[in-house]
Amino acid sequence: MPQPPPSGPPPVTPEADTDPSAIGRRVRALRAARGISLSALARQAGVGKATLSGLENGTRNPTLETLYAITAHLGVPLTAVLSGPTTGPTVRGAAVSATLLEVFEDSDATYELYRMRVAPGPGQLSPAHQAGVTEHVTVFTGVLRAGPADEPLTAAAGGHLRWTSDVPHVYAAVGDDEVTASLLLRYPRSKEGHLINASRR
Amino acid sequence: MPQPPPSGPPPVTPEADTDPSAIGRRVRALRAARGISLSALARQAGVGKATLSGLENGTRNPTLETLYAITAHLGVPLTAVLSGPTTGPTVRGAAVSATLLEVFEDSDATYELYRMRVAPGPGQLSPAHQAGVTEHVTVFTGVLRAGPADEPLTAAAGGHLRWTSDVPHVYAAVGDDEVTASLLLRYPRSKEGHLINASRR
DNA sequence: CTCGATCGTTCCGTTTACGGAACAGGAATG
DNA sequence: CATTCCTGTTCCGTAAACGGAACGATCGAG
Repeated sequence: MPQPPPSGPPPVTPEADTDPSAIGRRVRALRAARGISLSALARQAGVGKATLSGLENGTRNPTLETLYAITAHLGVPLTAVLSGPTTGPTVRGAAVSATLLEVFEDSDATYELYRMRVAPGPGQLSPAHQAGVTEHVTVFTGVLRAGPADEPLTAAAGGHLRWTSDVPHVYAAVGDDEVTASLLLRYPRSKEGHLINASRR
Repeated sequence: MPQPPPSGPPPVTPEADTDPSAIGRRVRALRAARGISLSALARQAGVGKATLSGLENGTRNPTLETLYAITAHLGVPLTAVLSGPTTGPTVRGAAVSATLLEVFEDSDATYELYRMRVAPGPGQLSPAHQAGVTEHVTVFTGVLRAGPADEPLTAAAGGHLRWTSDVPHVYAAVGDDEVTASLLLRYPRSKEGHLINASRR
């Protein structure tokens, strides 16, 4: 399974460049593609020409606000100038590879939605997560056996599995076909609610 | 400070936020999900505690470098803390908005994975799809009533619904909270072949 | 209770990203 | 030719993001 989150060494996304010069090149390319001058874009986006020039040349480490003002005016999402379009770390294990599609948080929990593939073969064992974490899997293709190591569940295409993953758990493809599925990890909000310190100050 | 986008008024993405407080909340949620303290994350990511504290509280406008150092150590892409990696097409109805995250094809069916939001209120009725289409919903937050119009099902956070949507079906949030969920549509490869039989393949 | 460790916030000096202005080069106009 | 407008870069004072240190609060151990 993905060992993305929990405590880790550098789980690391090798790619994901925030390399300023790469970002600068993309911004410049986008601007050139639209035939807008640096001066014009700076003026319209409400940033200084010096800022935009430095950004495009990679000699600055822009602020989110600045970068957003520019990309918004280019009509592209911020992600368009951050590493490739294929942003999103893919974590791999012996049998499982998972790509983080989206992170979602609300008042009760944080959710991470992955696209998961399980290769046929011996399967993979993942260590326990912290208490209260639950996993939800919807199988698209193939047959998946997954769940607590001592009591795995099985689902075929269209099926759905759910378990509490605070114990070691397994993923394995049943049969010779690769399994594709969506994986939703739910991390309950840390119970120690000293967030209540909302006392104004 | 730059005003976001005077141009292309984004009709959608009501919260195309680089809103610093929203980013701060997401970072804090991700950190909490991993059970790491602010001090520890700051130390590991090589940023000052003051920086991380201010970032999480929305009182700072971080540079890319800072934000990347933090998200990298959380094991998530930068996009995870920005409003959305989801630049995909969004479909809207009276109560439901859904963003297409990914499309999968295999020999038996085509799958479309959506992130769905259902606003509180009267709900929404959708017409029947073609024969054999099934819908799978995993609820993240709120309580959802959905399914065939004459026989809807109900699920709360963490719950899962599945039905065959070749009849008119409904979506409605139960209670006053917006529902967020993932929606998987499965379109079986047309057996009735009113298009397919044109040429075998 | 006292002590020590760690939590998250706030204070503060340093660094740097910011926008405005000044600058050199190029293209179009008279 | 000079003039004018534009381009993109560089200079510079100001605002603010940065990391380190100090702070009060909280928790666990003795």
